[in-house]
Amino acid sequence: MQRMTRQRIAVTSLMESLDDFRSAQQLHDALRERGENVGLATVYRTLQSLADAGVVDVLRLEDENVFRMCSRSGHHHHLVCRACGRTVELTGLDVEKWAKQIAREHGFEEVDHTLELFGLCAQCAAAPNEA
Amino acid sequence: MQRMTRQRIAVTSLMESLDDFRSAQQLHDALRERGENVGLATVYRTLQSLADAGVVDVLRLEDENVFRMCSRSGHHHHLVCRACGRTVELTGLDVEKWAKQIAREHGFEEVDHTLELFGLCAQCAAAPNEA
DNA sequence: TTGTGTGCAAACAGTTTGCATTCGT
DNA sequence: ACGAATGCAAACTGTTTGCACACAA
Repeated sequence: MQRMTRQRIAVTSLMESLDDFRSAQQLHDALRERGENVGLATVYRTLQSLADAGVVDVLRLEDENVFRMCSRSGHHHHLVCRACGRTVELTGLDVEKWAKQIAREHGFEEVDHTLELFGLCAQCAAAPNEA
Repeated sequence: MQRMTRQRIAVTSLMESLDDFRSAQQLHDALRERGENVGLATVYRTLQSLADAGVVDVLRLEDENVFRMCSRSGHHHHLVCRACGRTVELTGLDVEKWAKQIAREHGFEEVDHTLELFGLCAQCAAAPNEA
């Protein structure tokens, strides 16, 4: 129940060649440059299904969502460079336990949380105006 | 440079009477019910300026932003009930220090972060289908 | 008076969706 | 052949903005 269409392959393959977060529109443009014509709506639909399947990670930015192939299975967090987008997947953080603890103290259950770190990576901090 | 107009007073006063997060549109409706006619655009503009001033807190939800008067000055986090919106302001979390530490380990600087906890408050967990 | 604040409606951006068509299986 | 996937364009949603007018200072 998941057909391997030209478009789906193109999107997946593109994502695998990238290692930082990109918006649906950026991916759409990148595909066009590669000569692969895929409708924007299809890019959205594909990303959606990949995200649902847990194959890609979604980062909700201020005004748009960005996506990235993720290797880690399960819950994890990110450290993202706000200049170049370089991303580090953080693991082994005991945020879950800690969050559950705090929540319980306030009588809350079924705790969930969002946590993302943003900053300037060494490279961008050193050369503010380069790629 | 910050005029006290009827509208600004209405919005501020309304916010002060509430203790959980509301969207701009909800606030707009509430004002109308109170008989206070304030344009939606004005509500947005007012919330914007209050947020800039650090008087209200903004919580970026999936699809919309919600606002709330905040007493705490400075950076803090929230524990929000996803059923009723009840909110607890968390303080004394050493997230900042911790985040900076993690980031530094990866060569990142000027670290910033987002962290919010969501769950079901005692009341909502007990009575799933009430107010 | 003066220019910030307001209201309205139009503009916007990102995302979603309806529907006829294409194409994997 | 059958129904899921696509493309296009139109619809949607929350939010922003241009502009003429109102009003706090």
